[in-house]
Amino acid sequence: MDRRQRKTRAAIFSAFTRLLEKKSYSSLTVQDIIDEADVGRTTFYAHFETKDELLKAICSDIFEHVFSDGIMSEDKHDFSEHGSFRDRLTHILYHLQEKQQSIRGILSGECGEVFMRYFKEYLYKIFDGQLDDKNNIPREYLLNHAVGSFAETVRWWLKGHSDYTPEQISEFYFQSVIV
Amino acid sequence: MDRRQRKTRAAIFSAFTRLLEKKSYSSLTVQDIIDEADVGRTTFYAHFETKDELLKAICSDIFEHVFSDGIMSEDKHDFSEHGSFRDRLTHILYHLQEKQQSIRGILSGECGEVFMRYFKEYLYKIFDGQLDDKNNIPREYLLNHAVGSFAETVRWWLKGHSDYTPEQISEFYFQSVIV
DNA sequence: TTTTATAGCGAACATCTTGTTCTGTAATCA
DNA sequence: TGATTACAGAACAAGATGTTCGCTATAAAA
Repeated sequence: MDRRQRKTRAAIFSAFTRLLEKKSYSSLTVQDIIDEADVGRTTFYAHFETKDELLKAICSDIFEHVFSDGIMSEDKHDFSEHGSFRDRLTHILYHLQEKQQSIRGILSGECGEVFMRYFKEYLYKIFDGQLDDKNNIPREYLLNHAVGSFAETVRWWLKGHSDYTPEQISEFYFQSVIV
Repeated sequence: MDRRQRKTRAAIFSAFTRLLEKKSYSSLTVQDIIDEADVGRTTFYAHFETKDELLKAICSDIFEHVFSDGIMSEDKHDFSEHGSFRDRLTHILYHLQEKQQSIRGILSGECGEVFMRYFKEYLYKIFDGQLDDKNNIPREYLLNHAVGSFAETVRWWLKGHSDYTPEQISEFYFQSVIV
């Protein structure tokens, strides 16, 4: 990738997350973004088809970081790199914490929905092999419940309660839900 | 309220929910809505300032129905009308089921976020008096967890798994979460 | 029923946003 | 150095927004 492209992309990403802390996603125009990023109109559209695509690109960027390493392993008893399932979730929380600056703006507003949907897709893969069968509760329900409440926990944590440590958060989570 | 106003409002509501099953909220224009509802442009803006306000109005409408009666009582041991806490949640699920037609479109898409936020605000009030203190888990966390996972449960139920009965859903819920 | 008030219609409008196209310039990579 | 490609800037049409106007039709009050 050309250095100019990398710079432009970074400038747009940065401008976008900065703007999201001041204005709502829907009221944000492409004009606002290119003004803040100080790039030409043509340049923006050379990189992203629409504002929505830009949002998706940023989310992909974040999750590529958060779910890097061998974190996606589905083996229930794979203690090789990240230890237990709980350790793996804690590890994810650490990665989210690092990206908190970018995430906070995205999370507060309508576009939080997009972020959460992406996030849950990744979580589904991670949780899938981890659930024990419970009598009379459909596996599908359990999976949705575990993923949904973990995602909501993260949202709660990152917007307003980030004084808790990743370890504390996963402690709370595992005490509140039947996994 | 004038009968003409009621009719117009209903026509717009109906058109809006119908359109949301076909197109995404963000790609939906005021023009689309007034075409589908067959009302004049002026009329739309006489009723709603923006598309967002329309969405909020519909949500208010729905929740006014869902949380009607004495359902909002905060008394933990108020068995007067709806029985136990669990019965009260089941009752809410019944009301949601009745409005399912309108809700489904709203829930699938970006505007699901708006619906869920509203929904959770109501749920907070209902759950607030119901939680027992758990050692080492902040009450704030517990509340967010219980509300978040119930809301996610409802979303899961209404879009794609509505073959389960309200009783079954609250059964699943109470078996999965520590309330 | 008649009167009065007001909701709705349709057209026109200025304004803003979008997404595209063009030409010239400057940075990058080989 | 030379070929390539990203970017800037301006201009553009198409479409959406939100408001204004005068006129009609409907509803509520007398």
